[in-house]
Parts: sequence; structure tokens; C-alpha cells
Amino acid sequence: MKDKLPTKYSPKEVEEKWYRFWEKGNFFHSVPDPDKEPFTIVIPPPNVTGVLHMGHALNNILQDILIRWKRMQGYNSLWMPGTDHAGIATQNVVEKELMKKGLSRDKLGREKFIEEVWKWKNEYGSEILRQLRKLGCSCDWERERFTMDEGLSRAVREAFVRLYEKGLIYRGKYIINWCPRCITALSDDEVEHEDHEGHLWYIRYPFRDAPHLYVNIATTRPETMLGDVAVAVNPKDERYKEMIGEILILPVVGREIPIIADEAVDPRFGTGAVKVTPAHDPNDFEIGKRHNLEPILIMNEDGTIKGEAASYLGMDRYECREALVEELKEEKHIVKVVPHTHSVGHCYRCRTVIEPYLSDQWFVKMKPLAEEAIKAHKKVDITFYPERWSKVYLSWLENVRDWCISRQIWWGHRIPAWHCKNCEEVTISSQTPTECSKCGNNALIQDEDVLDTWFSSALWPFSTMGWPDETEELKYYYPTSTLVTDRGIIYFWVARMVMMGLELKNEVPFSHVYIHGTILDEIGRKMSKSLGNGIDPLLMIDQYGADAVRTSMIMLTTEGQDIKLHENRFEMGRNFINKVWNAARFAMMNLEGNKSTDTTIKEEDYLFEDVWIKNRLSLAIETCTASLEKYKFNEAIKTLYEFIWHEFCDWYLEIIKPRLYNSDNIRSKVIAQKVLTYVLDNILRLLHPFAPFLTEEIWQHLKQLAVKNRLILTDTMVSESLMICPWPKEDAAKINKKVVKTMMLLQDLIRAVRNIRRNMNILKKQKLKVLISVRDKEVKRELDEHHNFLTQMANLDGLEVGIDLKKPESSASEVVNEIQVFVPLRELIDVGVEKERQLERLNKIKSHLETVRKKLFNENFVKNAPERVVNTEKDKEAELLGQIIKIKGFLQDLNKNVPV
RNA sequence: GGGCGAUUAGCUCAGUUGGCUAGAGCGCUUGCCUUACAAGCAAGAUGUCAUAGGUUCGAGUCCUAUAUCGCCCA
Repeated sequence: MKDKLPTKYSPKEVEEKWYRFWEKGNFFHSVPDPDKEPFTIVIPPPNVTGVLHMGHALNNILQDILIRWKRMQGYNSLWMPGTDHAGIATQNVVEKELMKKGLSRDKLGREKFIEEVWKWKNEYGSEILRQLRKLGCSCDWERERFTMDEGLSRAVREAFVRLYEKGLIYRGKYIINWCPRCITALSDDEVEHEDHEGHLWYIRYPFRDAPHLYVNIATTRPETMLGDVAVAVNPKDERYKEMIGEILILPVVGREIPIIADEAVDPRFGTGAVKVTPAHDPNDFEIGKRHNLEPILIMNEDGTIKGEAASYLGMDRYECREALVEELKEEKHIVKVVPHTHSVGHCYRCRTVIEPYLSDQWFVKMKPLAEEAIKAHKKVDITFYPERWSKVYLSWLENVRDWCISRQIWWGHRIPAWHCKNCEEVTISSQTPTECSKCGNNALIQDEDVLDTWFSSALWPFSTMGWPDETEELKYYYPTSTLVTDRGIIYFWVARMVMMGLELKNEVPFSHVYIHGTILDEIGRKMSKSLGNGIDPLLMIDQYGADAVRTSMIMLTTEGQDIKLHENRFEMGRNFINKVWNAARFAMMNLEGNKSTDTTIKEEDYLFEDVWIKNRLSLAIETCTASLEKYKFNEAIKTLYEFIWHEFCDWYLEIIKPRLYNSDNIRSKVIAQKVLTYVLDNILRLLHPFAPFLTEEIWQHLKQLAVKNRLILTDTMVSESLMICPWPKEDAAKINKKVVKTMMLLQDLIRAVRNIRRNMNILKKQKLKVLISVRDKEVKRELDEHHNFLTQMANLDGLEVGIDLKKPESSASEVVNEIQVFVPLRELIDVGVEKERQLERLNKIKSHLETVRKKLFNENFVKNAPERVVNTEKDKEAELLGQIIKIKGFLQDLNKNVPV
């Protein structure tokens, strides 16, 4: 066995093997089963163009932990995987590819281009899903979905039609956010605002009837003046009251425009008079509507200038700005230019500055949908973890504006609307209609626009399950259990899924939403391609192993707090994984060769340490399970880390070594082997959701050995794979407080001796004689019982426990509670060091005593604090006093020693 | 401008309903190649819990300000 298992765990060799094994065994696949309760997660579908980054890694590790844990708990676990067609992003990627070949989307035409995108998708798309396999994700790959699949496309059309028929979708001319580079409309949420240091241009508009007089206006976008139709002032503004109704001449253009009064004008901004450009500003659009002003569109879809001002035709908007300002300067229309910081919207896909733009678009009426989503939260149908994110969710819903869902791109779900050439009626249908619903003419043209990708994502929790058909899957798995995602898409996705779920399925799509933190680089910046500060998860998996990456990430994930990540953080996970590996190696090496036929062994025969470790295991199971239930992943892994490393390895494995090595007492050996097998088996199961590969590898070895050597204590080791073994249950009834308390005492005593060793520079291999002086018989009896334990763990060759023993000469001493530990050292003692040690200890205890007494001398404390608290303080005082007396005794004694 | 979060050991972070001489990992100090593990073992050291007030017998924890950093919204 020893030769078989190397001292260092090599993940590469095992990861691929077990992943294939799991897939072959069909363990990831779930089918509806009325006898089992489902636990369902739908993956936040990554973009088909995506490659795995650290954020995905964290997101999916968390989901996999939940899925694997619940599966082991006996739930019918379904993790629905898939990808998102990511309209704009994918179109951009494929267009870039075409450019390399000297092609463009316009040259190809719509149909051919879509073909190209599909070709690209089939070849390179979903790479990210292959990468998830490297992480160990146990998605039900047979159910993989894509938002452009036939089934999901049908769901999109159906949803559109239903919403339209209910009056929740409408079409109209409004100001929307326009990206001149992507050449499409965007929703409000797709615009990212950033503060820009720009300018405020003060421009004078002359009066028609008094050309030497002017009204000064201020603007941050002078080029839009080409589309000005009025100048507006606040009706209460005394400065302009008299001028309302007068006519101005728009400089450069020469158009006559009125001065109008509108409440929306802020008299404190600029000069208090603002230009009104209804086609290029949302506020101006509203003003324009109120005053019946005809908007003038001055820009093409690509951001170049069109319209009346001939000299600027075809110019880019910023080129135009410069040229126009130049002309205004020449004509002395510029009063002043002031530096001005203002918020500027950018396209979230390409960072281009957004243009507010008047155009015909499709919208979803949000208010009625949002109201239901708010109610769902109030009814606790939806709970956020951590809770604070519900505020973000609610505030968005409460202030939501209508959602622009049409996009002027080609890659996506084409809007199921057909325009009649004959009567201009729009026919909405989930099937391609043959004739106009109004005039019956068959000259129909489908709307050119496609839907916002998020429209199809909003249907994801049920479209993936076959909706609009009432499939078995839909009935069984919907609503899903938990959604795991990043805070960045609470608006984009989470809230919209809830709205659509309620509207179309009449039920919330999930009951829990877990929002995890964002991964940052080591100095707290977001990881991004442009900064080049990202850490490639695949590279990390390659270097440290998937399990190490998983456990490291989980150790760092604290309650949705952001994570500052550095490559060296993965070392702690790797070290932990390696520790488990070596503990298992040790176990394997010592489980062989003792076919026990002794069936008389019962739990009553267990030795002290056996009972202790089982007790600690029970506690670990309880804590770990409770932590997972609260989505406190890091607490769960910390519990396991602590238990495995510092209890199982540091103490249990050490103490049972002689029992395993020594064949004189077969019965004791077999008990140790059985307990070792039992605890290790449980450890592997607890750890499996966090470190699936390592645990499966070890467990398969352990299973073989356990069966061969008849060490099975439970009937659970018949399973084909660890991933379908039952999740451990703690045995609360077996909690033995006495054993746990005794163990703590023994550990303290052993540490005391080790401490003396270290301070006196005595190597571990040199055995020591120790005297332990106790106060009462009961404690003496107890310590005598654990004579071997103490002897072994402190490496002694003599141990005497007695009542009120006298401190031997030339000995080092320690106080543990009421107990004194003496190590006679003869010439080995360094009296100076020992004195110093005791003095230090004395000072510490004295200062501790001081704080305790401060409390006890406070009448109000004794009067008001609960009795329990007061008593603990009193006990502390007594104990500290006792220790002080003892240490003073040591010091006196040391003073008698003749210095060497 | 509004909202949220952070500020605890040299670094990265825990710290549940107020009752702790304030914890972990890394790093550091000292000693060990001890028949599972040097990616290890053993023993250590390390803090005005951002600042100022307040509530309380008692505050890292609750309240009110302030400062610094970050995120989101307008």
C-alpha cells in the first residue's frame, strides 16, 4: 500500500478519472421522482462567448457544493446547466471574426450572418461549460440548454404574445439609450454611468425681434443644438418671466424657436434657461410633449450628423461638437466655457458613450409586474442571503421604469410581430402568421428587431424545463430551490425572473437567492481583461488541483463579502488537501492485514480516544450541516478543517499509533481500525461537496480495504460512488461531555510538558520523568486511568500522579488549573530561564486577576449581571489566586537552587 | 445627492442574540528529516478592535456623529 500512494497528492491523475466515472455512472442526471423531494438550481447561464474567470469559478463552486450536499442528503438534486446567446456580445465576436476574413455582416446579409453565428457557436461556444467540468461541477449535462434552442425560442415567443395580449408589451416612439457603435437600443440597466470632466458651454441665442439682445443658455452637449426646438425657463424665474413667448433665432441653423415656460427647468442650473432638444434628451422629450413641439432628429444610427445643418452632415457627433463650437466662437455666440463634471452613460458592452435617441421601440410595462415581485418578497416567498440585498432588489422594483426590449441587431430572438404592408396593422403571434389579423392581406413583414437577451434569460427557470408545455419536469422541479449569483445582476436578471415567473407561471422561480461576493485582485480592484489583473482559474486548477482551488475559495468566501485574491491564497487549500491525503495514506497503511472475525466488539468496548473522536465528529457534523443550511460556506469548511487537522490528525491519529503498530492486543487494534475507518469515511463524506475528487479517490480505496478487512461499521459502504453516499448525521445522544472535558485536561497537561521541553531545550526523543500533583482523589484516579495516554503523547519514561506532591529539586513546573506539573531535570535545568518563565506567567495571571477583580468589586456588576456570569468570574478569581500561590512557591523554590 | 458595505495581529480575514485576558490562515521566532505528511511536527510572540461621544453592571458587538476606502443608484 505504501508504495502505491505517494506522499504528495497529485490531482491531475485523479480528477479526470473520477469525472469520467461520475458521468459514466449517470450520477449527475436527475429525473422526476415523486417519492423524493427535489432540490433544484438553474445555473446563471454564462455567455456562449465566455471563458471561465474567477467569478464564474466561485459562483459555480458554490452551486456545486449545494447540489452535491443536497444530493447526499437524499434530495433529488438537479443542476440545470446551459448558456446564454448574449446577443450583442456574440454578434460583436463573430463580426470581428468576419472582419479578419474581409467580410462584414452587411455584406453577408441577415440570413447568412445568422448562419455564421451558429457555426461559430457550434464550434467554439459553450467552451465555458467544458471548463466547468474541470472544476468538478455536477451539472446534469443531458439537460444542457441554450437560450436560442428551439424550445426556449418557443417559450420566448409565447411569453411575448401573452404579455402583449395582456397589454404589458407595447410599441412606441420614445427616447431610449442608443449605442452608436453597437447600433442598437439598450435598456436603462445596460447603461453604466461615469463621472466625466467635460465642459459647460454658455451660448447666446439672439431674439428675432431684437437681434442685439440675447438669452444665454448652458449645455454640456452643444452639438445637439442642431435639434433645438425651444428654449425653456422655469415659470417662477423672475429673470425670464417677461420673455416667455418671445421668439429666438437658433444660431448657425437660423431656426426660429420660442421661449417656453416649464416647471421641469431648474433655475439654478447654468443660466436658468435651457435649450430643448426633444429628440435627444429624455427631459426635453417630456417638455416637448407638454408643449406640442415637433422633435427634430439630427443624428444617424451610427452617431453621425444628419438633418438641416448642411455643413455638418455626415460628421461624427464629437467632430461636429468641435466644429460647431468653433463656428459659434467665430460668430461670437459663445459667452464662456466652464469646466464641468457630469455623469455620462456608457454602453455596458463596448464602453461607447450612449446617445439619448428618439426611436420606435418595444417596451415592457413594468409597474404591474414589479408590484407582484415586491409582494412576493413581502410574503417571504423569496429570501435573500445575505438579507441586505433584498433592499437593493426592492428599491429597483419600486423605482423601475418601462423596459426597452427591442434591439437593432440580428443575433437573438426576432420579435414575433408582423407588420402589414397593406393596412399597417401589427400582428402578434407565436406562430408565423399567414395573413394580417385585421385586413387579411398576406403581405406581412416580420419586425426587424430582436429581443433583449435578458428577456429570454428572465424565462430561464421555466423555459429550460419545457414551458409553455406543462411538462413533468416543470411540474416537479419548478419552483427551483436556490439561485446563486453575483450582486451585479440583481436587476438585470434576478428581479426579472421573479416578475416573469409570477406573471407566466404564477409562482416565484426560486425561494432563496444567495448573493456571493465579487472577486478582486490583491489590491482590491475588480479583475478585468483591460487591467490584465485577472487570475485564470484553469491555470490555478492546473497548478494546485481543482479541490485546492475549491476549498481555498470557500475559505475566503465570508458572507457575501468581496474577496481580495492572490495566487498564493491557493496554497492553504492545497496544504489542506495534502493533509487529508496523508492522513488517508496513514490510514490505508494501517488497515491492512487483520481480518477481524471478532464480531463481539461493541461501542462499550471503545477506548477513551475512540469515544472522544466520535464525539468530536458528531459536533463537526452538526456544525457543518447547520452552517451550510445558513449558506455560511466558510464556516462549514472551517469546521471541517479544524476537526480534520487539529483533532483527527493532531490527536487521534497520534494516540492510536501504538495500537495499530502493536499486534499484541489484536482486539484494541481492530477497534482502532474500525473507528479510524468510521471517522475517515465520515470525513470524506463531509468533505465531498467541497473537494469531490480527492474524497472520491480516497473513499474508493477505503471502501476496498474496509470490505476486504471487514472493518465496515455501517452498511453505507456499498454505494458505487461517494457522491451518492448519505450525508452524515450527528448522533446527539452520544455526546459525552465528560470525555470531552477530560480530553481537554489531558491536552493541557501534555502541552505543559512540551512547553517545558521547548524552554529547557530538551529534544522530543529524550524521555522525561514527570510528577503530577493534584488536589483530590477523583482527579488522581482519572489521570491514572490515562497514564498511557500522557506517557505516550508527552514522551515520558516515568509518570507519578499523587495528591499534594512536593516539588522535587531542580525541576521545571507548570500549573494547569488546580494541577501542578513537575519535571525533574537535575543538571538540565536552566534556573535563569525557568525563573523568567515563571515570572512572566505570574505577571500575566496577576493582570488577568486584576480585570476579574475589577468586575467583582463593582457592586453593580454583582447586582445586575446574571448569576451565571458572576459565578464564572468568581471561579476565575479562585483559580487565578490558586495559581498565583503555586507559582510563587515555584519561584521560592528556584531561589533555593544554587545557580549552575 | 441617496443607499449599502468595509475599517480588528506585518498581510488576508473570522468574530451569531452585548458576558473573552479578542481568533484563524499566511508570515515571524525557536527547535525538530519523530516509521502519514517539511505542502510537515512541536512550542511560542504579536492587537488603544478607524476616531469621538453615548447607552449599559459590562461594548469589537447596540446608538449618534466624524474620517478614510469601495460598490450601487440618481
